[in-house]
Amino acid sequence: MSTAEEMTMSEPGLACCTPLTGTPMSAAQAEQVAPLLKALADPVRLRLVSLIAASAGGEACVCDLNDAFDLTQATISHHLKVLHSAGLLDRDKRGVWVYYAVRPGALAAVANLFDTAVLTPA
Amino acid sequence: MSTAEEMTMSEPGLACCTPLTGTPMSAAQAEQVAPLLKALADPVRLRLVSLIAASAGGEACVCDLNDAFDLTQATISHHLKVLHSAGLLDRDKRGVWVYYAVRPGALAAVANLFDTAVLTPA
DNA sequence: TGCAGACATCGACGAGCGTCGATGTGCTTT
DNA sequence: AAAGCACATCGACGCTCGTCGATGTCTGCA
Repeated sequence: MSTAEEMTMSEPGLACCTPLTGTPMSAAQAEQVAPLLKALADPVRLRLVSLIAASAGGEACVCDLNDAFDLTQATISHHLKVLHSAGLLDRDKRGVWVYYAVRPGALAAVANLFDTAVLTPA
Repeated sequence: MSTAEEMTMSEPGLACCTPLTGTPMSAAQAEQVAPLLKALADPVRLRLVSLIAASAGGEACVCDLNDAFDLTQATISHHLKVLHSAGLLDRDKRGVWVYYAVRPGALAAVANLFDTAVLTPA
Protein backbone atom coordinates (compact mmCIF):
# COMPACT_ATOMS: atom_id res chain seq x y z
CA MET A 1 0.00 0.00 0.00
CA SER A 2 2.49 2.59 1.13
CA THR A 3 4.30 3.39 -2.04
CA ALA A 4 6.15 6.55 -1.28
CA GLU A 5 9.55 6.98 0.17
CA GLU A 6 10.26 10.59 -0.59
CA MET A 7 13.33 12.53 0.27
CA THR A 8 14.85 15.03 -2.14
CA MET A 9 13.11 18.19 -1.16
CA SER A 10 15.45 21.10 -1.47
CA GLU A 11 18.01 22.09 -4.00
CA PRO A 12 20.08 25.03 -2.84
CA GLY A 13 20.42 27.92 -5.17
CA LEU A 14 17.02 27.90 -6.78
CA ALA A 15 15.00 31.06 -6.66
CA CYS A 16 11.55 29.62 -6.23
CA CYS A 17 12.20 27.65 -3.09
CA THR A 18 9.95 28.55 -0.23
CA PRO A 19 11.28 27.60 3.18
CA LEU A 20 8.98 25.95 5.65
CA THR A 21 8.11 27.99 8.69
CA GLY A 22 5.76 25.55 10.35
CA THR A 23 5.57 21.78 10.45
CA PRO A 24 3.41 20.41 7.66
CA MET A 25 1.13 17.45 8.02
CA SER A 26 2.87 14.12 7.60
CA ALA A 27 1.85 11.67 4.91
CA ALA A 28 0.67 9.16 7.48
CA GLN A 29 -1.39 11.77 9.24
CA ALA A 30 -2.99 12.83 5.98
CA GLU A 31 -3.90 9.24 5.14
CA GLN A 32 -5.52 8.96 8.53
CA VAL A 33 -7.57 12.15 8.35
CA ALA A 34 -8.64 11.95 4.72
CA PRO A 35 -11.16 9.10 5.21
CA LEU A 36 -12.88 11.14 7.90
CA LEU A 37 -13.33 14.06 5.53
CA LYS A 38 -14.27 11.73 2.70
CA ALA A 39 -17.08 10.33 4.81
CA LEU A 40 -18.39 13.84 5.35
CA ALA A 41 -17.85 15.01 1.78
CA ASP A 42 -21.28 14.05 0.54
CA PRO A 43 -24.46 16.14 0.61
CA VAL A 44 -26.60 13.27 1.83
CA ARG A 45 -24.22 12.23 4.58
CA LEU A 46 -23.77 15.84 5.62
CA ARG A 47 -27.52 16.21 6.01
CA LEU A 48 -27.72 12.89 7.81
CA VAL A 49 -25.20 14.00 10.42
CA SER A 50 -26.95 17.33 10.69
CA LEU A 51 -30.36 15.72 11.12
CA ILE A 52 -29.09 13.35 13.78
CA ALA A 53 -27.29 16.11 15.65
CA ALA A 54 -30.37 18.34 15.55
CA SER A 55 -32.66 15.60 16.86
CA ALA A 56 -33.73 15.24 20.45
CA GLY A 57 -31.04 13.54 22.48
CA GLY A 58 -28.65 13.80 19.58
CA GLU A 59 -29.96 10.61 18.08
CA ALA A 60 -32.44 9.56 15.42
CA CYS A 61 -33.81 6.27 14.16
CA VAL A 62 -33.39 5.16 10.59
CA CYS A 63 -37.07 5.32 9.74
CA ASP A 64 -37.12 9.05 10.43
CA LEU A 65 -33.98 9.67 8.42
CA ASN A 66 -35.35 7.61 5.60
CA ASP A 67 -38.37 9.89 5.24
CA ALA A 68 -36.20 12.99 4.98
CA PHE A 69 -34.74 11.99 1.61
CA ASP A 70 -35.98 10.97 -1.80
CA LEU A 71 -33.66 8.01 -1.69
CA THR A 72 -34.05 4.29 -1.25
CA GLN A 73 -33.83 2.74 2.18
CA ALA A 74 -30.86 0.76 0.93
CA THR A 75 -29.04 3.95 0.00
CA ILE A 76 -29.67 5.60 3.36
CA SER A 77 -28.51 2.45 5.10
CA HIS A 78 -25.37 2.51 3.01
CA HIS A 79 -24.60 6.12 3.92
CA LEU A 80 -25.17 5.42 7.59
CA LYS A 81 -22.79 2.49 7.36
CA VAL A 82 -20.13 4.73 5.83
CA LEU A 83 -20.51 7.29 8.61
CA HIS A 84 -20.50 4.56 11.24
CA SER A 85 -17.43 2.88 9.77
CA ALA A 86 -15.63 6.21 9.77
CA GLY A 87 -16.26 6.50 13.50
CA LEU A 88 -18.57 9.46 13.19
CA LEU A 89 -21.80 7.76 14.21
CA ASP A 90 -22.71 5.42 17.04
CA ARG A 91 -25.19 2.63 16.40
CA ASP A 92 -27.74 1.46 18.97
CA LYS A 93 -30.38 -1.13 18.19
CA ARG A 94 -33.51 -0.99 20.35
CA GLY A 95 -36.07 -3.59 19.45
CA VAL A 96 -36.97 -3.24 15.82
CA TRP A 97 -35.52 0.21 15.43
CA VAL A 98 -31.92 1.31 15.10
CA TYR A 99 -30.80 4.63 16.49
CA TYR A 100 -27.78 6.51 15.25
CA ALA A 101 -26.04 9.19 17.31
CA VAL A 102 -23.19 11.54 16.51
CA ARG A 103 -20.11 10.22 18.25
CA PRO A 104 -19.10 12.74 20.92
CA GLY A 105 -16.07 14.74 19.93
CA ALA A 106 -15.93 13.39 16.41
CA LEU A 107 -16.93 16.62 14.73
CA ALA A 108 -14.98 18.66 17.22
CA ALA A 109 -11.89 16.75 16.21
CA VAL A 110 -12.46 17.73 12.61
CA ALA A 111 -13.00 21.34 13.58
CA ASN A 112 -9.87 21.25 15.69
CA LEU A 113 -7.96 20.05 12.67
CA PHE A 114 -8.72 23.24 10.78
CA ASP A 115 -8.48 25.47 13.81
CA THR A 116 -5.25 24.80 15.62
CA ALA A 117 -3.45 22.37 13.35
CA VAL A 118 -0.77 23.14 10.84
CA LEU A 119 -3.36 24.01 8.25
CA THR A 120 -4.04 27.50 9.46
CA PRO A 121 -1.22 29.87 8.50
CA ALA A 122 -1.94 32.87 10.69
CA MET B 1 -31.40 14.43 -11.55
CA SER B 2 -34.38 14.00 -9.29
CA THR B 3 -35.55 10.52 -9.97
CA ALA B 4 -38.02 9.52 -7.33
CA GLU B 5 -41.27 10.75 -6.03
CA GLU B 6 -41.32 9.41 -2.54
CA MET B 7 -44.39 7.87 -1.03
CA THR B 8 -45.45 8.87 2.39
CA MET B 9 -44.13 6.21 4.66
CA SER B 10 -45.03 7.98 7.85
CA GLU B 11 -47.85 6.54 9.87
CA PRO B 12 -49.06 8.55 12.84
CA GLY B 13 -48.66 7.00 16.23
CA LEU B 14 -45.29 5.38 15.71
CA ALA B 15 -42.88 5.22 18.59
CA CYS B 16 -39.62 5.76 16.82
CA CYS B 17 -40.15 9.35 15.78
CA THR B 18 -37.50 11.69 17.11
CA PRO B 19 -38.51 15.34 17.18
CA LEU B 20 -36.07 17.95 15.99
CA THR B 21 -34.67 20.27 18.61
CA GLY B 22 -32.34 22.27 16.40
CA THR B 23 -32.45 23.35 12.79
CA PRO B 24 -30.77 20.82 10.52
CA MET B 25 -28.74 21.75 7.50
CA SER B 26 -30.78 22.39 4.39
CA ALA B 27 -30.29 20.36 1.25
CA ALA B 28 -29.07 23.40 -0.64
CA GLN B 29 -26.59 24.21 2.08
CA ALA B 30 -25.29 20.65 2.07
CA GLU B 31 -24.81 20.70 -1.69
CA GLN B 32 -22.84 23.88 -1.30
CA VAL B 33 -20.54 22.69 1.48
CA ALA B 34 -19.92 19.16 0.24
CA PRO B 35 -17.64 20.15 -2.67
CA LEU B 36 -15.43 22.04 -0.23
CA LEU B 37 -15.00 18.95 1.91
CA LYS B 38 -14.63 16.76 -1.15
CA ALA B 39 -11.71 18.91 -2.28
CA LEU B 40 -10.05 18.38 1.07
CA ALA B 41 -10.90 14.70 1.36
CA ASP B 42 -7.75 13.43 -0.28
CA PRO B 43 -4.41 12.68 1.37
CA VAL B 44 -2.38 14.43 -1.31
CA ARG B 45 -4.52 17.55 -1.35
CA LEU B 46 -4.53 17.64 2.43
CA ARG B 47 -0.76 17.59 2.47
CA LEU B 48 -0.63 20.18 -0.31
CA VAL B 49 -2.72 22.62 1.72
CA SER B 50 -0.66 21.83 4.78
CA LEU B 51 2.62 22.38 2.96
CA ILE B 52 1.47 25.67 1.50
CA ALA B 53 0.14 26.90 4.82
CA ALA B 54 3.37 25.92 6.57
CA SER B 55 5.54 27.71 4.03
CA ALA B 56 6.97 31.16 4.47
CA GLY B 57 4.40 33.81 3.64
CA GLY B 58 1.70 31.18 3.42
CA GLU B 59 2.56 30.45 -0.17
CA ALA B 60 4.61 27.96 -2.12
CA CYS B 61 5.53 27.48 -5.75
CA VAL B 62 4.60 24.39 -7.68
CA CYS B 63 8.16 23.19 -8.15
CA ASP B 64 8.63 22.85 -4.40
CA LEU B 65 5.34 21.05 -3.96
CA ASN B 66 6.17 18.76 -6.83
CA ASP B 67 9.31 17.55 -5.09
CA ALA B 68 7.46 16.67 -1.92
CA PHE B 69 5.52 13.84 -3.55
CA ASP B 70 6.27 10.73 -5.53
CA LEU B 71 3.72 11.80 -8.08
CA THR B 72 3.82 13.16 -11.59
CA GLN B 73 3.87 16.88 -12.16
CA ALA B 74 0.61 16.48 -14.05
CA THR B 75 -1.01 14.90 -11.01
CA ILE B 76 0.14 17.64 -8.66
CA SER B 77 -1.09 20.25 -11.12
CA HIS B 78 -4.44 18.49 -11.22
CA HIS B 79 -4.77 18.48 -7.42
CA LEU B 80 -3.84 22.15 -7.24
CA LYS B 81 -6.49 22.90 -9.83
CA VAL B 82 -9.09 21.07 -7.76
CA LEU B 83 -8.16 23.04 -4.65
CA HIS B 84 -8.12 26.28 -6.61
CA SER B 85 -11.48 25.59 -8.24
CA ALA B 86 -12.96 24.89 -4.82
CA GLY B 87 -11.88 28.33 -3.67
CA LEU B 88 -9.36 27.04 -1.17
CA LEU B 89 -6.20 28.19 -2.92
CA ASP B 90 -5.20 31.45 -4.57
CA ARG B 91 -3.06 31.37 -7.70
CA ASP B 92 -0.35 33.91 -8.46
CA LYS B 93 1.94 33.60 -11.47
CA ARG B 94 5.30 35.32 -11.14
CA GLY B 95 7.47 34.94 -14.16
CA VAL B 96 7.96 31.29 -14.87
CA TRP B 97 6.80 30.12 -11.47
CA VAL B 98 3.32 29.84 -10.06
CA TYR B 99 2.69 30.41 -6.39
CA TYR B 100 -0.29 29.00 -4.56
CA ALA B 101 -1.51 30.42 -1.26
CA VAL B 102 -4.21 29.27 1.11
CA ARG B 103 -7.18 31.55 0.65
CA PRO B 104 -7.65 33.57 3.84
CA GLY B 105 -10.58 32.36 5.87
CA ALA B 106 -11.24 29.34 3.71
CA LEU B 107 -10.14 26.79 6.28
CA ALA B 108 -11.60 28.83 9.10
CA ALA B 109 -14.95 28.64 7.36
CA VAL B 110 -14.73 24.86 7.34
CA ALA B 111 -13.73 24.82 11.00
CA ASN B 112 -16.59 27.12 11.80
CA LEU B 113 -18.96 24.72 10.13
CA PHE B 114 -18.12 22.00 12.60
CA ASP B 115 -17.79 24.32 15.54
CA THR B 116 -20.82 26.53 15.78
CA ALA B 117 -23.09 25.18 13.10
CA VAL B 118 -25.99 22.83 13.50
CA LEU B 119 -23.68 19.86 13.36
CA THR B 120 -22.54 19.99 16.96
CA PRO B 121 -25.22 18.66 19.29
CA ALA B 122 -24.04 19.92 22.66
C1' DT C 1 -46.43 -20.66 14.29
C1' DG C 2 -46.73 -17.60 10.95
C1' DC C 3 -46.67 -13.00 9.18
C1' DA C 4 -45.42 -8.19 8.71
C1' DG C 5 -42.29 -4.48 9.54
C1' DA C 6 -37.37 -2.39 10.16
C1' DC C 7 -33.00 -2.54 8.72
C1' DA C 8 -28.78 -4.71 6.55
C1' DT C 9 -26.54 -6.94 2.75
C1' DC C 10 -25.77 -8.31 -2.12
C1' DG C 11 -24.89 -7.76 -6.99
C1' DA C 12 -25.03 -4.57 -10.68
C1' DC C 13 -24.87 -0.36 -13.19
C1' DG C 14 -23.29 4.39 -14.61
C1' DA C 15 -20.63 8.24 -13.19
C1' DG C 16 -16.75 10.32 -11.16
C1' DC C 17 -11.94 10.26 -9.33
C1' DG C 18 -6.73 9.69 -9.13
C1' DT C 19 -3.00 8.77 -11.87
C1' DC C 20 -0.23 8.56 -15.89
C1' DG C 21 2.37 9.74 -20.46
C1' DA C 22 2.16 12.93 -24.04
C1' DT C 23 1.49 17.37 -25.64
C1' DG C 24 0.54 22.40 -25.43
C1' DT C 25 1.49 27.24 -23.61
C1' DG C 26 4.13 30.93 -21.91
C1' DC C 27 8.30 32.88 -20.03
C1' DT C 28 13.38 33.32 -19.95
C1' DT C 29 17.90 32.91 -21.68
C1' DT C 30 21.31 32.22 -25.23
C1' DA D 1 15.17 33.02 -33.47
C1' DA D 2 15.91 28.93 -31.10
C1' DA D 3 16.19 26.27 -27.09
C1' DG D 4 15.04 25.13 -22.37
C1' DC D 5 12.31 25.29 -18.29
C1' DA D 6 7.74 25.63 -15.41
C1' DC D 7 3.34 24.62 -15.50
C1' DA D 8 -1.26 23.46 -17.61
C1' DT D 9 -4.12 20.62 -20.48
C1' DC D 10 -5.48 16.41 -22.92
C1' DG D 11 -7.02 11.62 -23.57
C1' DA D 12 -6.89 7.19 -21.38
C1' DC D 13 -6.79 3.69 -17.94
C1' DG D 14 -8.35 1.31 -13.61
C1' DC D 15 -10.64 1.93 -9.53
C1' DT D 16 -14.00 3.79 -6.32
C1' DC D 17 -18.45 5.79 -5.30
C1' DG D 18 -23.56 6.61 -5.17
C1' DT D 19 -27.66 4.53 -6.30
C1' DC D 20 -30.85 0.97 -7.23
C1' DG D 21 -33.87 -3.50 -6.98
C1' DA D 22 -33.86 -7.78 -4.82
C1' DT D 23 -33.06 -10.54 -1.01
C1' DG D 24 -31.66 -11.80 3.74
C1' DT D 25 -31.97 -11.28 8.94
C1' DC D 26 -34.10 -10.20 13.05
C1' DT D 27 -37.87 -8.48 16.01
C1' DG D 28 -42.56 -8.16 17.66
C1' DC D 29 -47.37 -9.23 17.14
C1' DA D 30 -51.67 -11.90 15.96
